[in-house]
Amino acid sequence: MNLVRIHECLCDRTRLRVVHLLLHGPLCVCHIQEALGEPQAKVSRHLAYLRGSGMVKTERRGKWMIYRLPADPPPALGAQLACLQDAAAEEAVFRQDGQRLSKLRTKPGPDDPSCARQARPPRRRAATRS
Amino acid sequence: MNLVRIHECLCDRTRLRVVHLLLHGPLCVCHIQEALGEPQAKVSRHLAYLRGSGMVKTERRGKWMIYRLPADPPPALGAQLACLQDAAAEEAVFRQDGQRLSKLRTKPGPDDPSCARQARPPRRRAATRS
DNA sequence: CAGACACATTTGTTTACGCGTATATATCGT
DNA sequence: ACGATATATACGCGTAAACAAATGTGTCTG
Repeated sequence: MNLVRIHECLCDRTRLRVVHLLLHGPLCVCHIQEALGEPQAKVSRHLAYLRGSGMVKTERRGKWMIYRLPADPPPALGAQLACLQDAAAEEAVFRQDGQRLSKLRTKPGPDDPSCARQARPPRRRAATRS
Repeated sequence: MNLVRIHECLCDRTRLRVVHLLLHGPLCVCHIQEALGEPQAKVSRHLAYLRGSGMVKTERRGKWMIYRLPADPPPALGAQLACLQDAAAEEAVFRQDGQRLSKLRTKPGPDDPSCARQARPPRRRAATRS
């Protein structure tokens, strides 16, 4: 996890938004997805990127995959995250993401929000020719 | 100069090294070039990138072009640069760049180091056929 | 076991990036 | 005006990144 790697993680708008969200605490993919309003595949790809770079850790929790920032990050990363924390407050996108996240957190009852995902379109079987 | 832009500037190894050097103060291109040991065109291209992003300012000083970090950077950038200052101390590349820079600063006498550049190879005129 | 849900990965395509090489531009000294 | 120095830019190329769409995988529920 060197400096270049850190900045590579943060130089994409989607990834930057994801990391910023994770500053609020661990999240499952569907919450991230809804807070960002981005398609599932896109979010998942960027999460994979972040995981591969050691920027985030994962833990399976039943059906859900929980993403979190490393509990005890190396100093360079820690400083960077603190810096992001501050700087993000000044751009509207991040504030909005935070607000959408808050609403998600308050909406469902106990723990299983069932996440209100949209169903997948029916799988088209191979060339159903008449 | 938003957050994404800042990180785009820093997500390349060469640019990161350049910005780190500029934390030591304003520099002409040839000093940057020598401290990094990178080819001229490469350095120049990355400097153009940084200038286009508002990450550095330029000022012509006779034959030389002086690059500097903005005197009064916006808060997000200021914080980022401070963060870089600290983090760079932990990676060997940056320490070495700093050392090479120090040697350059002490070497020449007053102001015009004449920069010890290598001459360009003789320009080959169009098809000198005998 | 089937089906729904949550998430990951593959595929194909497009675009952006970084590089070396070569050349252009600007400034200065003579 | 000429040549040297200092820096910038254009060109062509290879590669990596980002995306949408489709499909795969793991887990839970009935």
